[in-house]
Amino acid sequence: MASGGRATLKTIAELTGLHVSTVSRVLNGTTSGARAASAATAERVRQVALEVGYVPDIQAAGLRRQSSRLLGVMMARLTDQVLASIYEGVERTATQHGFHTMVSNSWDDPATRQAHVSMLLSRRVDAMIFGDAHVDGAFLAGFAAHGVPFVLVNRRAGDHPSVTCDDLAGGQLAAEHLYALGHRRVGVVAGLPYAANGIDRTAAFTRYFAERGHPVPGDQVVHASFDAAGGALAAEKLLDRAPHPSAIFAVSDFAAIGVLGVLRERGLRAGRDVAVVGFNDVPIAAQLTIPLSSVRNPMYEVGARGVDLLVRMMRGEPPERITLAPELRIRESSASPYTGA
Amino acid sequence: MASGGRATLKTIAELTGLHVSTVSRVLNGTTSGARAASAATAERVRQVALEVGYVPDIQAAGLRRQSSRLLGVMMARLTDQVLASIYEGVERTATQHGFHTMVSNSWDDPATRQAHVSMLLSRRVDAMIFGDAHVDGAFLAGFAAHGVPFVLVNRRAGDHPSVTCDDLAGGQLAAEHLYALGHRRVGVVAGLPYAANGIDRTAAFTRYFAERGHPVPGDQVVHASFDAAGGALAAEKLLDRAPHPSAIFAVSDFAAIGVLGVLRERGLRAGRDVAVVGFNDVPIAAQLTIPLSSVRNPMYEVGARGVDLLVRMMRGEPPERITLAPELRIRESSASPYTGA
DNA sequence: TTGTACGCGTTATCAT
DNA sequence: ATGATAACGCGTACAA
Repeated sequence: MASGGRATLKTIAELTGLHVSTVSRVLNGTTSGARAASAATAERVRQVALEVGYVPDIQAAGLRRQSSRLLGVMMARLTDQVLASIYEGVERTATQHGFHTMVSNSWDDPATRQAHVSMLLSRRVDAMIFGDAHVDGAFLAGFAAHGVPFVLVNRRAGDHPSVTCDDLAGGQLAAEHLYALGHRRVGVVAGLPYAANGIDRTAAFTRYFAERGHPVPGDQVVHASFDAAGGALAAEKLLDRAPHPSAIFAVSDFAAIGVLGVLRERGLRAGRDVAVVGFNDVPIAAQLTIPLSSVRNPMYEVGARGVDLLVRMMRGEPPERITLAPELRIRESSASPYTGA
Repeated sequence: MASGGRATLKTIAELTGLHVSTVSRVLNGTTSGARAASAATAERVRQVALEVGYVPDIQAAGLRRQSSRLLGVMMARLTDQVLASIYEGVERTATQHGFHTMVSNSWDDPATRQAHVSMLLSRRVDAMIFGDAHVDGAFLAGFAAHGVPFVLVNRRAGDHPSVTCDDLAGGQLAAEHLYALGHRRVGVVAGLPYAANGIDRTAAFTRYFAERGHPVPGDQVVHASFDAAGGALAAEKLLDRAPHPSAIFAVSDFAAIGVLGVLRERGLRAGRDVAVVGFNDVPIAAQLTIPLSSVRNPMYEVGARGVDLLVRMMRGEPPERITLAPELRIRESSASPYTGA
C-alpha cells in the first residue's frame, strides 16, 4: 500500500542506489538463469518496490516495446446477453494469453463504430475482435488496410476469419423440429437484416420448408431487432395474417420472449396454439413460465475460441473460419404435436 | 486509408519538410487565435496526415501529458443486464467528457478484482468506477491509498461517493404495494449478502412489514444470486414452508423470473396464488407471459450520473452520495388483491 | 510563425 | 552482475 505520487523505476533506483536498468531487469525477471541479478540485490529491489507501492506503467512499456498487449473489442451492445456472454469468453481467454481487452458498444451504427475503432487504434491495440460485423463487409474492407489483425465473432462476413455458431445448422435444427411436429404454416422473426447470424438461421430454416413443398411466404419473414421489443413488433405482423402461423421461429431468445408476450395478449397459448422456438438458449429460456424451446449457441466458447484463433494468427498461423455446433433444446413452448388447422 | 507501418508525427514532418513540433501544433489545434500556423502550412500538414493515415498515439501523449484520459470500470458481471445498462450510461457519458473507458468483470471475487484493478492501474487510468462494491468496504479502504479518485455505482459502501437507485425507497414501494393488497405472509429473495443494493431493498421492505406488526420471519428472507437460477433456488426454500407465503419480493427481476418458474412447476399461478414483485424493471419484465410488477431503477442514468460526479470530483468539487428515485410499475404478477388464506 | 531541446517511464543494447 | 545510453511518440517551454 503506497501513498501519493507515482513511484517509478527511477524512484526505486534512487532508493536502492542501483541504476534504473538493473531495477528493470530484476522486476521483469529478465536475464535468464546464470546471469540473474545477485539474490541479495534482487531481494532488496523487490522489497523497496513493495514499500513504495510501485506499479509498472504498461503504457510506457508498450511504447518502448512497440506492442500494447491490448485487444480491442467491438460489440453491438453489451446489454444483449448473448454479446455479453461472448465478451466474457473473450476477456477470460485474452487474460490467459497475457492480453488485456478494451470493449466498446457500436450500436450497429457506422459512425459510432468508426469513432470507437479510431479510438482503439489510437490506443495502439495489437489486434481487434469484431462482434458487430455487417454482412456487406464494407467497413471491414477499409479496416483491413490498417494492417491490424482481426477476427470476427458472432457474425461472419465475407471470408474474413471468424468464430460463430453454425447458424445454418441451427436454423435447420429448428426447422426439422417444427416440421416433424406437423407444422406447415410457419413464420420467422428474422433479426436485423445486416446480421449474418440472423440471415443464416433464417435461410436454413426457410430452405428446409421450401424443399419440402411448403415455402415460407415473404410476409411471414419479418426482420426485427434481437430484443423483446423487436420480437413483439414482429409477432404483431406475423399474427395479423389469417390464418395465423401455427409455429414461429425467432432467431433470438429475447425476440422469442417478445413473441410469447404478444401471443398471450391475443389470447393464444404458446406451445398449444402456436409453437415457438428461440435461439441461443440463454439461461432464462428454461425458467420462463412457459419454458422456451431454443437452439443452444455456445456463446462463451465463441468468444474464447475467437481469441485463440486471433492469437494463433498473430503468431503467423493461417486464418480460419470456425463454426461451433448448436444443439436443440426442446421445451414446453414447442412440445406438443400440431393438431389441425 | 493508409497501409502498413504506423505513421507518426516524424513521418509527417519528414514528408512536409517541417519540424515535428510544428506538425504537432497543427494537429492539436494548439496555439490559440492569432498565433496559429500559417493557413497554407496547416493545410499541407493535414493533407499529408490524411494521406499517410496518421493515427495519433494516445498512450504516448498520455505518457507525456501525465494523464491517460482513461476511466477504469469494474463490474461484477456484464452478463447481468442491469450492470450492462449501467455501463452503457458510463461509456456514453465518459465519451461526452472526453474519456475512454476500460471495463472488467470481477465476478465478485476478491482475487479477480484485485488482479483487474492492478491491471487498470498499470494502464494509468485517471479514475475508477466501481459497480461491484462489497458492503464491508475492505477493498475500497485499501484502494483509496492509491490516491486515484473513484465513484461507486449500483452498490453503495460506507461513505464513499456513489450514485445508486434509492434502494430503501424502492424496497418500501414494493412493501407498501403488497401490504395494501392485503398480503401479510411474505417472503424475500434478498440477493447476495454483501451487495448493498439488495441489503437496502430488503431492509426497507422487511421494516415496513415489521412496523405494522407483521415481521418477516428470518427463514423467509433468502439470499441468492441476482439471476434466474438464484431466484429459483430461493423460491424453492420459500415455498417449502407451509403455509407458503402469499407474496414474494425479489430484489432483482431475473431472480423474480426464477421465482415465476418455480411457482409454475408447483402448480401455483403468479398473480393469483402468489403475488410477485421484482426490481429494476428490465425491458422483458413487461413482456413476460405473466407480466412482472417491478420497481423501476434508472440504470442508465445511474451510470451517467456516476461519471458526471466523478468528473466533477476530478475538478476538485466535493464528493457526494447521490440516490435516484425508483418508481413502482404494477403489472399482472401482483395486480389482484389477496383473498384469504 | 517555426525550430530546438528535453522529459514522460520503460526496455534493449552495448560496454564495463 | 551491473552501469550507461538511446529510443519509443508525443507535448511544451523557450529560443530564434
